[in-house]
Amino acid sequence: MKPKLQDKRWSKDFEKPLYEEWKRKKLYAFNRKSRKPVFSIDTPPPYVNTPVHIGQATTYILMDFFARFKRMTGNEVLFPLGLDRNGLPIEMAAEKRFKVKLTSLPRRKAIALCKRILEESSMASTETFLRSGISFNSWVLGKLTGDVYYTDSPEYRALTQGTFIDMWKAGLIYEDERVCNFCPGCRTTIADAEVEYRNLPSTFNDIVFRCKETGEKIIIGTTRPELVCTCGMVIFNPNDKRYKHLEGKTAITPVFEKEVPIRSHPAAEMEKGTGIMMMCSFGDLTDIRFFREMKLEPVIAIDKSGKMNRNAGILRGLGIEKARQKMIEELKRKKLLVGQKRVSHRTPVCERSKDPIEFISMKEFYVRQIDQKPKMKEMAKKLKFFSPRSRQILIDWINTVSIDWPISRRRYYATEIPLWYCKKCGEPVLPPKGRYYQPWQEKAPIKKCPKCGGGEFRGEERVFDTWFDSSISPLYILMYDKDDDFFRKHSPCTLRPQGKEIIRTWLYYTLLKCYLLTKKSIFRDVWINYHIVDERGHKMSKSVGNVIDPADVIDRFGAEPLRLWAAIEGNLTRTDFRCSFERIEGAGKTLTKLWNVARFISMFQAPEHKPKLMETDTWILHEANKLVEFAGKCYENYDFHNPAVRIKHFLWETFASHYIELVKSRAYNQNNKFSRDEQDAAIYTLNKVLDIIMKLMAPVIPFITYIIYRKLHGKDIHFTEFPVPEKTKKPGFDTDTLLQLNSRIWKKKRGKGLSLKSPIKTITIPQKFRGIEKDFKETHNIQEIKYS
RNA sequence: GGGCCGGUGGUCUAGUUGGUUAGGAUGCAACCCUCACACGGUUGAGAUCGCAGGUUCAAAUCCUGCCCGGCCCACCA
Repeated sequence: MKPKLQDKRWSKDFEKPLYEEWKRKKLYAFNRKSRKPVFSIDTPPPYVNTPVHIGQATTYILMDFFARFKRMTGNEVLFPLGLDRNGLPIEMAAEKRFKVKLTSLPRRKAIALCKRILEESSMASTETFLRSGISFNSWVLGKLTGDVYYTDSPEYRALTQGTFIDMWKAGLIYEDERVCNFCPGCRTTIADAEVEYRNLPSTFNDIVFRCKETGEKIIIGTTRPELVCTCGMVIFNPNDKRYKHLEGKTAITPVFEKEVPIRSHPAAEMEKGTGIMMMCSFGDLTDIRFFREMKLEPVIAIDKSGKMNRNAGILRGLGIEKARQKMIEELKRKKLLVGQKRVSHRTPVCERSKDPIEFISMKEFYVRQIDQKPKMKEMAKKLKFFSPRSRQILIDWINTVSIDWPISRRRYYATEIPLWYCKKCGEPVLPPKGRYYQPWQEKAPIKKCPKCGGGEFRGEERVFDTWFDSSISPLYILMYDKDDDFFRKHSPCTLRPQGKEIIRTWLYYTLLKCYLLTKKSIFRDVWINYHIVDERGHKMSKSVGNVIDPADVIDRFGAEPLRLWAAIEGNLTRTDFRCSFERIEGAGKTLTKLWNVARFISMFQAPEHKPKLMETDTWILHEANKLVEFAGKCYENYDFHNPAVRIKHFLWETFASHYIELVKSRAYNQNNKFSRDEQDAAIYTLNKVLDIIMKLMAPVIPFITYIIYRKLHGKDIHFTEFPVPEKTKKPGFDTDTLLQLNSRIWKKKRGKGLSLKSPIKTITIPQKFRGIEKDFKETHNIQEIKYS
């Protein structure tokens, strides 16, 4: 008897022809004409120019489980691949690669360099997804539903601009001059969501102020001496007896000799520094609040280029660092610096460039988000979160939102703000929706200003925050503003899968913006993943050098062990998990097991009709059916972990070790001890259970299940129906007792050094096993069975 | 400082509506090439379930405090 599966084991080399075939035949393309319900997945577009990392690959693999499962349960799955090509990361890469500051180049030149970076960025990440067996709708850039899309394509940018135009008209956007987070490195305003904190070394300087009334010295500690020129007040804690007598008096700042009031205020802590502090505009966010609270007039000393301006007197024209040095020298010269101490200072930095941010007053566009906080919270509560506890991260963030969303940026490689201004009266002019505009190099869409009749216009030069682009991904994939019928029918998007670290950005902004535009929640489900960390539990990062490239893992072990590992290792919606090659490799053993079980079964010719089953057969079918029920329920809730663990266990410990052993002789039937029907019943059941296992596992391990199923049935398993629970007869015995009974007999024979085939004269077993007597007798070579 | 999460054999992990000899995987040791599979099988060693209290007939599981790790937020002259 020759098995239909000839190879002795599964090999990772079997994968390549398969994914190439799937890609070539466009098997998973989205069919717009399908009558099936649409299950849409708004996948996170990774940056094209950064290699995929193992955590990212793992999350796409998990999304692929969902997509494949949904396809097998009668859904038309919208699962497009998007690639993010906008914004600072691209510009940073260009600056690094060409060793230039883009801000010092003409705009066209800067954009050209970014384009070159994008051209050079290989399709390495896409290749990794392909090799991982991800069933994206398409692998080619296109305009059809489900095609690969770029966030910098004219279509995508046109939609971004279209949403701006709509929001502008709805009065949701306004321009205002106020203090913003400003990154001197990127030379642009950034949102609170783009700020992160770093511990940076800094120097704490004790400098001398003087009291005008008493002439006494006041020693004040500061890390920002260059801001003395903006000092608006000197404060100490109301309970601080040391300074009580200064209340209401006047301090004279060093070097600048400006008079400022001295007050008590709880913001000053007695234990910190000298207990008395200068309040400047603006060293950090508390300063901003303080100036507002005290109704002080801020002094702006840093300009848009990150340099000190004329308010800084002798420091004028210097960058922050240089200005600080110069100020310290000046203080030293005047003997007004009485102490210095190195400290580590938690500093707000730009999440992209890592430059310390400054607070500078600038005119920017804002999206009204403060008004929406109650609505956002309500939406957050209604969304289905997987796991539910991730909801809190979003709610916490909504609670901390304290200013409107600044959306304009002073950069180049991003979507342009579609506006022109009348040169005569300044009236802003909005173009009609429908195409992509570049106002800085394009003529205004109208000839005459509607307000003053002027004929000359200036194009807006600023661009959008990249989150203003990214926050429309579900609108884009659902053909918003392109095919209203499709959008209406298939919105909300079924699933947003994403990392926990971008809840405050991607998820929040998407919900906000889509709500502002459609007045509805754009998602039904939100699936939040934690992280894959390195073997020691540390976050992977380029600078630490512990990043694992999934391509290497696939080279070594293939995609299937990686995929199975991703399912078995843990529940990524609840906890981080560690990446270990050893364990990924270990997952491969289950593939071998499955392969060999299938290889064994493939030796027999499956019967054409369902034969009458014996009790051993109904028992295993009953067990398999429990698995079907469990898996189906869990998969619906995006839980592949628990079923995968259970299916794997069932495969090894129940099906292979016990059922197969029990019916082996019946399937071979070499001595014709069984009837043809009985033999067929075994073969039928072996095939049936194998099919169930394979279909349950097909979303997880698509390659091996595809090959086996095709060899056995000549069909593509991924286009078969996912098993549904069937009515099965409950066997007269329970599984554990049977397993124990078999094991005890095998153990006893081994203990006596006997072969497992050695005969047993008589044995007494419980009555309930009467139904499987024939198989049981053959398996253990028993001459006589007695029942108790 | 506030919040959230986690701390279970060497390693990773399940179990946390209180009652199991605390399950599995991996690793380790020993034996076995039994005709689907040595990427297999069998057996075995290995856990005071972070620490200290408390509630209870009974605690990995509930309560309190503490320690350690991670993440988020706020703040630091």
